[in-house]
Amino acid sequence: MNSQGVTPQSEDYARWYNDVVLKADLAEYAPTPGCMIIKPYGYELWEGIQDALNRRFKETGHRNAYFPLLIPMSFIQKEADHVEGFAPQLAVVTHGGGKELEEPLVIRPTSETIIGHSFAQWIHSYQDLPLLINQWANVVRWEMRPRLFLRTREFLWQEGHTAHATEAEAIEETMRILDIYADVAANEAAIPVVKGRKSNQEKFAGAEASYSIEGMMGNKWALQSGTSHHLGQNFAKAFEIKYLSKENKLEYCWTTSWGVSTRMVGAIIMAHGDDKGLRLPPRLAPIQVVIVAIFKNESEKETVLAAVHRLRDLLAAAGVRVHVDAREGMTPGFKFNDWEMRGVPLRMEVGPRDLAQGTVLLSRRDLPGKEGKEPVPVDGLVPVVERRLAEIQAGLLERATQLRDANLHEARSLAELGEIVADGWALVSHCGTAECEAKIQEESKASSRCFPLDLNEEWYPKGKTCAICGKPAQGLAYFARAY
RNA sequence: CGGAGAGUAGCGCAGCUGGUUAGCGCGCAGCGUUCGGGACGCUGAGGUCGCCGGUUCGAAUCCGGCCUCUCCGACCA
Repeated sequence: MNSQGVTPQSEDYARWYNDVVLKADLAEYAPTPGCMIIKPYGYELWEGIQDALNRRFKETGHRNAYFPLLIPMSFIQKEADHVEGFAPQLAVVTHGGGKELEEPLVIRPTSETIIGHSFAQWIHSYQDLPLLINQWANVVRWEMRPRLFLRTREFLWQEGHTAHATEAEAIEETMRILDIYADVAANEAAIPVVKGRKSNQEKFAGAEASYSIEGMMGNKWALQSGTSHHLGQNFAKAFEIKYLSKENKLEYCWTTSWGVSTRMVGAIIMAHGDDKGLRLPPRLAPIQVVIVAIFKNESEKETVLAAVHRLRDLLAAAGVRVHVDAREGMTPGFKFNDWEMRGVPLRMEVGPRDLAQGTVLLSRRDLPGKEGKEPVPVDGLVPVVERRLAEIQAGLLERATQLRDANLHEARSLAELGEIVADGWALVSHCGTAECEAKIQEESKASSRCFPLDLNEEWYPKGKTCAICGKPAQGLAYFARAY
């Protein structure tokens, strides 16, 4: 990373990503190994995601609650697959108050167990169902290879946990949440994700079925950006989550869990960013409009700043997130680059020249050079700004959708799959077995992303076989390089 | 945890076949000139040379161990 600009994507995509995170001031490395410090600008972006999700969760009847960070070791061990899946990643507290603990405490890698314990106490009757709980929390997983926002040992997320009377209701909930995730991705983050079912190998430890949203990043790699799990009665049985039915019969509940993490910030960076830095979707951008005040001397400064503050108040009153850059001692050109790095969707240049004409100069982050610039009369500015923000939001989604659709290709053999995943996603008729999946990964470095829901009307379609091994196909699956 | 690379000022780096007081560029502070696409001059602040140990009259420099970061694998939101 040089002092100005970032490593070009074409030169080294991974470096580009790191450069952008650091130079756009989203986060930095922490002194704690594998951990990151989320800086205010990055955290504000996360808050935007939180708001978008929270609103939808509450609209669908979920309530927020909070459970302990520390979980008794014995809890983790109650669900067999769950232990097996998470044991290697656990951070364990063995001492407290200067003494060795009777029972080690696990720092939660996820909270199915401790929440399941509470659910067992909270639920007695069918009238207590469905129970729809979400928590905003940090979790710890001892990852081997951390990457800013994409995989850190501690990360922030929301984890929803619900209990239902019937399997059908639990599945409905799992899908409802998957739809919410896809909606937030597309309509807030401007990332057109693929909704699909995870293979048996990729599913959550302890789930009956896992579903995910998969986004395509700028380098055509896939990023799992949210997951929704149908847990069947696995955790209900492990934690005795039972209810009395109308018929006075004691039944196990059906539960779900689902999560979106700060990884979504990484998705936004990689789905939209370019060689000038971040490009933020207006709906999530902490700053939607930055006003760069341009002046040469004291008298110009006075008139320009007065006008700038008036414009700021006007936009703020209309609900636009606006920031004034009146820093002195740096040239406008420097500031332009600076705000472009930070991905602010709209820049407004206001100087003596504009004021004389009764206009301001709007510049769009998503359109390069002159194409994205237009003088706009101060009268009637607000509706134009609102329209441009909406256009940028739509434009980013449109561009990301084109990128995705142009890079989805059907593969009829392992060789074809290998060629496709070098620069795209391969759709393949697939058996879904561990052996076949491992073989594909070995040959192509691509992993099974999901069986897309919209392309799999039925599972195990008659007569269809796996394009790789010839066994009966479970359905059509996407394979791609992934983070 | 396997393979590769790297840790010297906030960032990017030089110095490394041992030898005064550890440099350069950017950034930072002050002053002045600038200001519509990454300005310039002067002055200045800023360092346990990743950590521990060893060799030596003397270690950023040589040796050993450890830690951390980046990239590629295995693992994952």
